[in-house]
Amino acid sequence: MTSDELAACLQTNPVVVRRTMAGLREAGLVTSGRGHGGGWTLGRPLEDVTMRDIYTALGEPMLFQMGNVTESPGCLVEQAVNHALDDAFRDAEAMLIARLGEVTLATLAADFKRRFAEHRAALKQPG
Amino acid sequence: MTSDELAACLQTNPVVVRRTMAGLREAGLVTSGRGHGGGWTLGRPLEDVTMRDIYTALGEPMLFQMGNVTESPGCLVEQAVNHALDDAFRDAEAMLIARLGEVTLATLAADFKRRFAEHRAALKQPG
DNA sequence: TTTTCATGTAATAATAATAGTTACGAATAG
DNA sequence: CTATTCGTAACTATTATTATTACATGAAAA
Repeated sequence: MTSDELAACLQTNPVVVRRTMAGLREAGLVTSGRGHGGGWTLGRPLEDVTMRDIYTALGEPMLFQMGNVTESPGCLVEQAVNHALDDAFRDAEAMLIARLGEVTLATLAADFKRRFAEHRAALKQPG
Repeated sequence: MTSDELAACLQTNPVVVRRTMAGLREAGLVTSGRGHGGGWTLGRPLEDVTMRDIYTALGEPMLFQMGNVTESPGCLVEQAVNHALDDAFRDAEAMLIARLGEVTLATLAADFKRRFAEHRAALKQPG
């Protein structure tokens, strides 16, 4: 698919698509081609790409809203709070990331397929 | 302490302090008084206030950066992704909140006291 | 009772983070 | 050579958060 097509599907801008996909390309999850017949192609089979791969490819963005805002705060209260909560956040993050590793694009594709079939069946119903 | 004093400590604006503290007051974690000698007071002993109490008092703000942006998306792909990750997020959130419940203000106060003593000792060192 | 101090709150402004847009260069197939 | 299509920089727009201003309300002290 081209960036324009993807942008239409995602209801966003082609440049935004390229920016995001760039990360996935660098990680080898997709490939891109220019010119006629160009666009984006999967770089690996669906079974071999997990949500974790994507998370990593996108630069491991913060998962939590409340990261430690200040890395090494001078404020002793802030230090105490950070110290008390650091482990909890680290553990929760590790758990989430592990779960991301269990979901492949194949998982999603299968679920999508099921939903799509349901969707079509519903449209055929009278009414 | 008054909102002005707290704002100075937190390097923010008194009105911002009042806005935030309002939530804590409604939950009974603090009390406020107007006029002469007014300001903010703890509503309970330090041992009886957990980070979870505060989280709740502040309206249980989103802990994750990626909530399900659309509640019931029409997009079937989005539905599949949400379905695959909902449990993971819910579990991680439950775990975090449980941990918040284990940390009391007394915990933080004790740690702060230790850090403060260290801080003062460091200042007394030659150099 | 008047003055002073403090919170309560609405309305507005400023800031920062994110997303979207424009523009143009580079590569590629026909 | 031309029509595409990505790559990317620069800029604009939008949104969410935070900060500020302004003023009303309440309470203690003079």
